[in-house]
Amino acid sequence: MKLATWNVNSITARLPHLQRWLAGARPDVLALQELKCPVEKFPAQAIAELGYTAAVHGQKTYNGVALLVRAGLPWREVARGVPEFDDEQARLVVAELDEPGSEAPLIVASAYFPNGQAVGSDKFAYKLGWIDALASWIERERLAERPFVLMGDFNIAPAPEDTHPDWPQDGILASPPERAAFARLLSLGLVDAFRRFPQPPQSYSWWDYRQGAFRRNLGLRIDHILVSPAVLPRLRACTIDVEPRRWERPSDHAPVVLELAPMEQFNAMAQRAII
DNA sequence: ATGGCGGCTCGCAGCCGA
Repeated sequence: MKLATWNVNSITARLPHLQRWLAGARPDVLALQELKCPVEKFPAQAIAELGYTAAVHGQKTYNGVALLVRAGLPWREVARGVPEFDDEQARLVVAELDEPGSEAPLIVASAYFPNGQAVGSDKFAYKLGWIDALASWIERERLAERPFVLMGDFNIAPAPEDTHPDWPQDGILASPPERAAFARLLSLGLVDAFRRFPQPPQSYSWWDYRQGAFRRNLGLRIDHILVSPAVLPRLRACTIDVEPRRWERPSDHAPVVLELAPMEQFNAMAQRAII
């Protein structure tokens, strides 16, 4: 079982990259952010031809999220937008997957956290309010006590090692209130899958288009996959695939990929552990 | 300090992203 998240910065502009990357990586689930596309213009046909079905929460120009699910894997959409949070902006879509051999469904979410623009701005307040509503929903639904994977563009670099050395640690994407909001998600029991494995130093998932930031590796790690404890024993690897960032006319984000042991193998292991 | 790049739009300039 392979899951991934990718902020594509316009699904229309990035469709060739999406096709190329999906054909090579073949994840079972891909969470997309920044579609910048209303649902009616979502390229469902091209996605279907690649062997994927999709849950889409879109809007014109800005935001927009989707979950692509490999054809043959049964799923249903369970939320579009943060439940009980009044929001004009399309930033969350949630689905349940029925994995073969699994008793409980795997809940997967594609989230596009607000950017926040500048610390102290109106958009910053909206960002913190949005994350608060997300965390409250996770708490209410007790998602941390169920098999749950929250993936997306969090627009938060959780720790100093998640920013290049010159990035201001009190500025947007790294500020104490944003890191506290991220920490609240962890305090619910969710775990940053990337940090469960040894990683190369200065691993980032986003690089500014300007000033040759990618070439100089002046990036941030702001795209994340958080998993609930129920999923933890299945973790096999979590990596950032920087390859598509090298392609022509790339997204400014790279995909983050999570590999889980297949449920059958996990059941067999659990069986042996009991014996 | 600014803008730099790239995507978007009732588009040729301005907004937004991070």
